[in-house]
Amino acid sequence: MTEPKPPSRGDQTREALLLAALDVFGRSGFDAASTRAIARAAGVNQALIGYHFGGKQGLYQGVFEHIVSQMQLRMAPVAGEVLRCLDTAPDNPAERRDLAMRLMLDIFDVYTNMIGDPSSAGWVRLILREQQDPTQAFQLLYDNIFSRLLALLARLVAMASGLEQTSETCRIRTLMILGQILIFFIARGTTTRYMDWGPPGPETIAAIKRQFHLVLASQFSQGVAAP
Amino acid sequence: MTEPKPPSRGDQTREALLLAALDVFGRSGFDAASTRAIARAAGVNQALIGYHFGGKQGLYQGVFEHIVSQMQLRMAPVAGEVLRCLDTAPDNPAERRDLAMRLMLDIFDVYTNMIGDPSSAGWVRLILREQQDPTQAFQLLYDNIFSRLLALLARLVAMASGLEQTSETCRIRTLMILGQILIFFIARGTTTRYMDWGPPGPETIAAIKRQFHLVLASQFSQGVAAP
DNA sequence: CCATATTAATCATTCGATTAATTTAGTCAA
DNA sequence: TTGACTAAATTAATCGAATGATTAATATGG
Repeated sequence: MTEPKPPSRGDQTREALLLAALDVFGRSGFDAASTRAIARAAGVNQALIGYHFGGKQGLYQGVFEHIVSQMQLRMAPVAGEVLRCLDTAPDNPAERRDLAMRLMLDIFDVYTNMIGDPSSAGWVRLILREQQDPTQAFQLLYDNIFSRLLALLARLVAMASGLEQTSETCRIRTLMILGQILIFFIARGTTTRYMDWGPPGPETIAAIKRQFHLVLASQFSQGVAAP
Repeated sequence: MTEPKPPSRGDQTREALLLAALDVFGRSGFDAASTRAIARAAGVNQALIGYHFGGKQGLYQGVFEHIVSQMQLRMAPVAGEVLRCLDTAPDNPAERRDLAMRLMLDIFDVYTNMIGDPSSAGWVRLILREQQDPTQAFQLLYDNIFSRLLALLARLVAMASGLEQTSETCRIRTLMILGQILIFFIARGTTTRYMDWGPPGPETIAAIKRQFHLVLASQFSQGVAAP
């Protein structure tokens, strides 16, 4: 068991700072966010950032450790299911394809639920920022989240297509499949204007999922060999 | 004719500032970039930013006007070709599909050449930043670049699939097709690590294009109706 | 009682903007 | 061609505001 200690005074301020920092950093980025604004949002004295995290950079790093652990919690169930299914996969190519597609849609659900949750809006923006200028925090994200997600997806793509999962072709296909979905969240500014959508809600996500399913079906219904 | 005047002293500093700002803003974002660093990179006095552009914000806006005009120059030829082909499109569904795919690949070429050009690395990062926190500059980008590109692509998707080009289905499909490509540039941090690639070069882009072609072929080889 | 935690105040920097003085380049009269 | 006049452009210096970090004093709670 993990210790069910009541959180100490220090733990409370640490958590308050992390949550506030998540929001403020996500809203304005690392440079534009001021430690004073974060402390105010957390209802805490500004000097405590230095005391608990060593400084602005340390707080930023702490935020990503928090994000990573939260995402891992959410990913764990579906990741376990995928691995279990991969072990006991059927032999019939058609069945394998259908199973892989179902699991991809399961992963889709987990991630879109995660991204769509308004309380995690801060996450998304922070992660996207890191994509463009990888700092030290990016390594944490990649090693614990992205690389695992991609490995999982690549195995499913391999299962659905018959490709070798480590081949360049398979990896490119995997990224493309991910890109089809992520663009709706990454290029949110463009997609919301173009689709005339509000912020991503259940009905827009359902519409995306429907098309995603169809695209997967047509993509794997035939081989992936060169013409 | 446009005036072939030799650029005045002011024009030269304006241009030097724009180029330097493109680089510095792209490298560090609006807030982290200092006007002093930009002026130094341009080999120019810092006060001239205020004199020529009214301030940091004005310079930022100026950079995007510069980007938009450059991108429009590059897009013009292929956009013209697409529109011409759309007018004189064949009736045979198979021929229409092949033509649409060829034009999509042409657009792919123009954009990847643009993005891949090292001299335009600044563009890309700036545009991606705007996606996440749309400022006033985003409106300029969307109206002149993105909305036109999407409209063009949507017409091609409609032509290849038989969908109505203004339908939600067609627009989602269009964004998905775009996402398959853009992820390699947007999530560059992740893709380079995952693919074990260096910065996007001709051979990596060729590999992406090959898969893109195959995906398009399998996606449009059959209908897009619900199962 | 004492380690942990918090507070208010202050530090040195850096930022964007502005000012006043100076230089440059183009125009026109002689 | 020359030389004065002027508007445009550039420069160095400085302004006030805001930043992250740090300190010394104080408070809290086991």
